[in-house]
Amino acid sequence: MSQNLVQQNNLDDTPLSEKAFDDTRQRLIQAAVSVFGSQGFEGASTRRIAALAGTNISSIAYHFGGKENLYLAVADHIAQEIGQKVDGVEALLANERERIRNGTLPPAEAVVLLQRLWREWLDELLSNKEPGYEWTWFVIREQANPTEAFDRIYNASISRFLCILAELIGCIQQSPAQSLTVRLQAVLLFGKMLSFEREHAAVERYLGWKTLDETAKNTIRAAVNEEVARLLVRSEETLSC
Amino acid sequence: MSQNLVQQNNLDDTPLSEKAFDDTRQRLIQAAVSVFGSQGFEGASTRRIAALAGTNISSIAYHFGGKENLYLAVADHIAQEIGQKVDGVEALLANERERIRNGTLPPAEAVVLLQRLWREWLDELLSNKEPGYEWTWFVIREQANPTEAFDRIYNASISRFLCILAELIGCIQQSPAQSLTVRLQAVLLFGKMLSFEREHAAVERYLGWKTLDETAKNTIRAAVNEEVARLLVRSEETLSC
DNA sequence: GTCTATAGTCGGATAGAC
DNA sequence: GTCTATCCGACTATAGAC
Repeated sequence: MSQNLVQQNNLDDTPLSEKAFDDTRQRLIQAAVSVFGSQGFEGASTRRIAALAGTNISSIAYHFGGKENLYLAVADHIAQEIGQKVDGVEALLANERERIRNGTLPPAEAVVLLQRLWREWLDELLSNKEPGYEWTWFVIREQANPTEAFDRIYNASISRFLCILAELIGCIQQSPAQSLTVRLQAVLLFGKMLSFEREHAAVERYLGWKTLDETAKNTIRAAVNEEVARLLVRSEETLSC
Repeated sequence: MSQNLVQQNNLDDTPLSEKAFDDTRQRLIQAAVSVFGSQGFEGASTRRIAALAGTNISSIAYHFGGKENLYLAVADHIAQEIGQKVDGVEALLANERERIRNGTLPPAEAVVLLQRLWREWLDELLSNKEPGYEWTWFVIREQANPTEAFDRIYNASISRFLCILAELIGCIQQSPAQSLTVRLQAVLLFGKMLSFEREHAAVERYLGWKTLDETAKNTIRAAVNEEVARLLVRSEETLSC
């Protein structure tokens, strides 16, 4: 579809305010993340998105050229957002970058790094009262039912993240980061990180948590830490067939 | 909504064939599982469902009273299906029922049971070329965005399953099945079991699997077995803050 | 740039023939 | 019980006023 007027710079903090043209644009994307995330592409209506953004339906056509392109613009926006997250992770790991890549980082240290990494991720998810983290829903939907949007997000950011996870797991398990088992575990780990979002409903019903209070959050944090620590266990074969 | 003509017996193998009246009904439900699962409630159109079922749109109104009630009927159908699965699991565990409930089953044995349980679940998911297991998508969607359908499925079957999982994990970790950590792990474990379905897209892209061949399946099976075996590790605290 | 008005499409429900 | 025909509402997109 006509892609000409879609891609543009949207640095988060535009130092030049008063510029109304991509202010509306930002509000539309913001609203679209939320509505597309909760309703899916078909379920979301441009009317709703425009209303939430406090603007008119036709501005969607003006700024993006239609619902479909708005959807893709949202994907690019999310890709950027995850990309910044991954940048943060890389900064966190900067000191050990070489040893991680070589696989010479001792397992115990790698575990601590991975725990810290996940801990930060988790804390952001757990505090998602306000907008900004509804993108997880969008990603989850795309993961289940991939469209071009998934490819954009995946290629731009998730792939990088998975590489880092694989390298860390490789250090922990003393296996090459390229090995199939390690990479599979990286994908599954990423899936788990997203799952906390998706599984709220089940968790609430089964554990009787209306909302996540501090006790609940600490229980989850502890479970996550254990999960990571367990990666240290590398049983050669665990037969059961 | 008018619920009068919805609930009815639909034992899977109706010994009396030739009865066309709930044959159409079955085909409609079958088709609806597939279309609702892949498209979501809003995305699914009754026209499509009817076409896939090889019948007419208006038969949906006739048999179920509308799209919404068809959706709920699908939920009940899925609840029954999972319920049968759980029956199977309980049969599998029948011999050790008492020891599991008491928590006196030795961890190593509990691990083997849980591995076998998951293995069977997994093999069904991994062989889902044909219809019948598209219900996982339906459940995943409902888990992410719960409606009344989720409550029906949850109350009728998932809750039972989670109890069993919690009891087994309790045995493995020598903790009471009612403890918060154990129950949380049970929920997360169930989430992982469903996730294999959802994460196909990501797995395919990252691991370069177009489709799951035998190598891929064995890698996944091994990863799952390890995952279960790791539950044995019960580190008191794995500090990282 | 943002709005109103409207065209054109599609989906769910229903009436009525058979 | 199943089909055809039709109504009505909701949606996307677009033209044009300002």
